[in-house]
Amino acid sequence: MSLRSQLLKGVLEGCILSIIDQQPTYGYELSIRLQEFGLSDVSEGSIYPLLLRLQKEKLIEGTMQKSELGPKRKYYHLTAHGKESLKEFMIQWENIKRPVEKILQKGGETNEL
Amino acid sequence: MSLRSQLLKGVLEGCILSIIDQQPTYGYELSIRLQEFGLSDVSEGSIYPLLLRLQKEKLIEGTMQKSELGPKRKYYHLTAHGKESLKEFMIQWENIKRPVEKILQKGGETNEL
DNA sequence: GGTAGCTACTTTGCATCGCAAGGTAGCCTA
DNA sequence: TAGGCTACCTTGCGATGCAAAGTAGCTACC
Repeated sequence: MSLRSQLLKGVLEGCILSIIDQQPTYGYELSIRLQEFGLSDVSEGSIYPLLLRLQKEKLIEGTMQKSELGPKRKYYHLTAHGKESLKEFMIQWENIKRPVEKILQKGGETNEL
Repeated sequence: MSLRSQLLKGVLEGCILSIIDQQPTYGYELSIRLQEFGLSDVSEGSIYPLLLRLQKEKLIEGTMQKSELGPKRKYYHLTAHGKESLKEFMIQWENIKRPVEKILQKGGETNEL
């Protein structure tokens, strides 16, 4: 398993909750949206199991809707529980990101000396 | 396992490499340094296995040195391989952090509307 | 000399999540 | 009818943080 996979642990969930929060969407499109944001190569093999888990945990709800082309799409939206979870994620992300940035910055400075 | 533990996967390694890069240090003190940077409650149960793994992978080297009080300390410094690994980590961290910030920012904006 | 308290290191099994890769199936067009 | 595309699903694996118990050295005090 690569470093990137490790770094995405826990993070992917927050990103997906956030994207769904912006606008209800379906699994296939989530991959596209993540790519647009700069998170490339997040495969369906990551997204669908995660979506089903979030649904099981009642953070999101899905409804099947007809598609213009191809099969039906499962549109997801956040539940109240999901919105809370997203808030908690943002807090935890900040609590991790901030010290990490400090640590890496100091390291960078050292290298520049 | 908590969200914080998940978010630390992969991240802890980079932080520890960076702190050691700044100045050689020993296991026990790493916990203190992490705390100073704002990463509290990272226990020895996380740090020591990680140090031994990094040593096994030849990213760091350790030397036992006398301590003013208490038992000897195992001081670690980065190897050339470790410095490369740290650089790679910083790249990967940026490649993850940037899109995540974008995604979370959009989500925040939505909430503020 | 022995003991308590502190420093310092070690170990092991568990829980969790990203993901590869194969699968099913609906819809449109030629 | 079949091919190609869209869309969803499943399963087992690999890797890492960590709790919690452990060992042991050193100092200071009685």
